[in-house]
Amino acid sequence: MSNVTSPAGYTAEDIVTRLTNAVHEHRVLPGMKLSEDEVGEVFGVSRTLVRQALRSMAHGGLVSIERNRGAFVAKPSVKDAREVFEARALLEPQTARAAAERITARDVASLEAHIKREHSALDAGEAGKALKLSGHFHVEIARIANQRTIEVFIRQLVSRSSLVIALYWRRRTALCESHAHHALVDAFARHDGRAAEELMKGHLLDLVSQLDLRDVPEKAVSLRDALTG
Amino acid sequence: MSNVTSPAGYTAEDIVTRLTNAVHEHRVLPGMKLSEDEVGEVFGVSRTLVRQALRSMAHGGLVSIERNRGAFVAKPSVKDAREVFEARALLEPQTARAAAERITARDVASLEAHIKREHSALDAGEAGKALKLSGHFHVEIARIANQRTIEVFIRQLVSRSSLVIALYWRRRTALCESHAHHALVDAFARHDGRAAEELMKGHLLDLVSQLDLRDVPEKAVSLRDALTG
DNA sequence: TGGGCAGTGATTGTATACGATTTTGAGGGG
DNA sequence: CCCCTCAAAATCGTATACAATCACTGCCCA
Repeated sequence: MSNVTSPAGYTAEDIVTRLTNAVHEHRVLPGMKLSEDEVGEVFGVSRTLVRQALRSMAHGGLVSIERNRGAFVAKPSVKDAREVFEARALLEPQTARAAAERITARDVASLEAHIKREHSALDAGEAGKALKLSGHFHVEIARIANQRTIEVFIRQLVSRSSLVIALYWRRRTALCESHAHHALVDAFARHDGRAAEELMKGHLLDLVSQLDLRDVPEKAVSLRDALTG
Repeated sequence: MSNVTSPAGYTAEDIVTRLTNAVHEHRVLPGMKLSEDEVGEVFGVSRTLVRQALRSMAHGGLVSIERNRGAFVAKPSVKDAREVFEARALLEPQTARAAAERITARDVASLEAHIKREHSALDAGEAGKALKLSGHFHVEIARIANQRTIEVFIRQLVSRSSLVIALYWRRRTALCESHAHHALVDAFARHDGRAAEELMKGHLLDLVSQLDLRDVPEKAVSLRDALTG
């Protein structure tokens, strides 16, 4: 069962994980082509598994597949970006409240450790990794709320948020959200559901306010995009 | 299955559509095995496309894939069922409100025609088709609200609701929801967002209240399920 | 000189083949 | 009579091969 398979090969899900991490850490950027042959060569597997992985990620909205043209890292439009955060605004505040009511001491410690890792990454200058962890914090809350269905949705939305941030973030400097996350954990520790709900609502509004979602033409990553987009 | 497959062939998405319809209309039931060879033979395509289709449906939660064992129509647990309706309760009321504020006369007419089709199906004794249409009504609202992201989520949730209904519905008699849908359309026509939101909230509670979600052991569709589930 | 057009290379779409895992059923032993 | 073991059959997992489509280059012609 423990598929350590270092020698032999990756499974499709491994590829999804690796690619997803790369996107979350902004090592591969929206619009980038994900050639089946190329990805397959990187991981040492045939195109069969790569195709599975890419289609899987397409369902999560992280890549977009164009028939006979291939897979690309998704490039959410301004409208997509707004929708993502509108959906998060519907799901996450109440989920945070539920989490506050159910959270255990162990979970609180886990979240604190999570924030610590965010800080470490930031201090180490690994902004991408910090961003990834920061997103996963939100997924953890859904897990703690014991809502698997919503957790999957939030995971998707956080994923796409990473793309949105890559495209529309205003400043290149740090995303000093750790303060907001700290405040949330405090509310959780007090089992203060209402506070958690309000904090999450404000946190999401904060995030959106730091985006530049004016209806300007999108940054083209290639000439093709400029002409066909 | 009357599958006189047109000459050329189906695409993977066609297969998804056909299978999904079959599930929504309760012609294939939770737990049923979906053998790759069998499905492929029915549609006249190779296993390649069938696998694509099944994996696609798995992402939507409509089928579950067990490694080396195959694909089965998903069989949501009681907890899954609760989660589905809790997620719907977070998403749909506000979406209904947004729809009420944006809806056009053409959309109103479309929804009314939709309800009419529901009635026709019921009158014709096609309960499955009526159920499918009834679910799609909720998806249409998200479309009218101009929220694609949420629309996809609601589509998934409605899908799974169909499975939940197949497993946990109390009475075998008609799902007389058309009244609730009528009231919603009325609110939409008046652009009364608050009323629409409240009606939707109540409608969802109504639906849940008609389910039997006590923590009884699930009906086993096979011996294996009884022993491994 | 600029645009249309055909040929060529590259990439994806689909089917088939082979290997791995699971399931099933029969036979022998307790 | 039940259970255990083992082999055969069925089913899924992955790789490879071939077909279809697209992108690009170079040529020809207006």
